[in-house]
Amino acid sequence: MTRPSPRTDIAHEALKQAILERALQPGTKLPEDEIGAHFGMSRTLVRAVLAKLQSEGLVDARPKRTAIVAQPTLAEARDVFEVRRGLEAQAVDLVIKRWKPSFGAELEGLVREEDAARERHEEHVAGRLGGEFHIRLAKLSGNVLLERYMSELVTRCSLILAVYGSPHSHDHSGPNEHIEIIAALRAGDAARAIALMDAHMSTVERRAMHDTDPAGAALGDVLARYAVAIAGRDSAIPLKQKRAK
Amino acid sequence: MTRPSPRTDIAHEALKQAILERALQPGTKLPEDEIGAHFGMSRTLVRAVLAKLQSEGLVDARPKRTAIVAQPTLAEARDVFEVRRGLEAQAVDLVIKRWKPSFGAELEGLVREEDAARERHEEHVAGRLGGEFHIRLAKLSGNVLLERYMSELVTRCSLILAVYGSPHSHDHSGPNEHIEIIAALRAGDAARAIALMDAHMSTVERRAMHDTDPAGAALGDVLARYAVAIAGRDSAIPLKQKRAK
DNA sequence: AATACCAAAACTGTATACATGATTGACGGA
DNA sequence: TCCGTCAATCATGTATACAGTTTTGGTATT
Repeated sequence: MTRPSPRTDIAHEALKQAILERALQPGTKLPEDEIGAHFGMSRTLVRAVLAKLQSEGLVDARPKRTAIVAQPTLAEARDVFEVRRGLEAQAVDLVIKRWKPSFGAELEGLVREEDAARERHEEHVAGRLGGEFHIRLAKLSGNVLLERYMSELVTRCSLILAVYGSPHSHDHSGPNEHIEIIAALRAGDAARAIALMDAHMSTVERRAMHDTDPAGAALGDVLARYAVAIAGRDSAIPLKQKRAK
Repeated sequence: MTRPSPRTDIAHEALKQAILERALQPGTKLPEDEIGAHFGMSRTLVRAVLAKLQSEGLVDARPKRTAIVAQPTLAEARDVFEVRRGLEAQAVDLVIKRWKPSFGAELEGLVREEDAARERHEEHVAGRLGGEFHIRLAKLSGNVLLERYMSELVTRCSLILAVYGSPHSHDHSGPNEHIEIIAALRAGDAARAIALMDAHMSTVERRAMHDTDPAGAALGDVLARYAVAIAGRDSAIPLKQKRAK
């Protein structure tokens, strides 16, 4: 259609990173003009970028309104994690079926990179690599569509974690769990690998929704988003400059 | 972002239908001008429609080339069915967990509609309703994301069926299987429901890829697409008129 | 001090223009 | 007869213009 224009990709990637690293807080306005000016492209292209980000769940764009950084609700968060668990299990299953020795090394490489990044205190990088592990796993399943879906799910989980997670608890303690999963994969123990993966997802999910009362979801939803909105009210307004009074 | 303009939705739906009913054969060119002229809208909007169709896997759009109706490869078909099986199982599981008596009636209503359509020999309608059954099931799971993914998967399966399936074998014999699945859901028998669903998917999948030799996929892929291209070469060129010599 | 109203400003929706890259078909050479 | 070359045509990539809607901030009113 249009995608592989380098500028477009750059803008997309930049916005995605900025959102996931919480440099752009949920609710922040994303006016087409301003983004276009910043990346040196016209609104036409910005629109395409925003549309893609919207389809990935990182941006909310209602008609005739300025697009904003997505504010995932708890209900959405629950859905995302639920589907992700299912697809992770399927990925594990397929990877074991199509296992090759090189897979183990590949995954271990990622875990090592993540550890290294964490030691360098590059939390954002480590977080990204933590997600990358799961995307790579899906890729090794040999199913391109599964990889695409997993990629989208991991991204959305990252945003959820950024929004609802406790501030500095970025994914961490993950590495050990990843290592165990690799061991189970290598042993061809599908049941164990899936169980481990499920436990791992629980860890991540619990970290994400640390204060969720499953019963009062409806109200909880509102309050949680409200809290987010307040918190971001007059700190860091990176794109949309507040003009002088 | 842009979507809910009625014209845009109409064009999207029209093209989707036309593709799924094979009125637009795989490989048919879809020039922005012509589509725009037909629906009375500018290329700008057509572009958005084509981008969406591309993301749904119904259209192939490589840069600087005229978009064409997608020609799914056997590899893609395999991926789609594989993921779909996984998500169908998850949907069944969740629906049983959240079962309400009204669900049964709702699903049975769809099956009846499908039967009725088939008796009226409205095969396309019946086929659509057959797919609708699965989308509705996903919706009943209460997971919006799962519903979205299922919807996309059902659509893509329809195209695959249209491309690789034997001409007049539209989904049919499905109804009985759907009825059995409903019975298992109602009984709360997850294992049986999933087994039935899996068998059902096998039926559909077998009907779709009736002549697939799993070993020679690479070559088979090419030849199958070649056959498709030949078949559609000079019949029905609905959008792109062949100009007089 | 809070509220309702109104005009200016901020943005989006959509069409269109211009530049550039693909495709096609005719023509000429081997 | 078969290729290869080249220009005309077709169609996309991107920017921009203009119209219409939402948002905002100030002022008058209660």
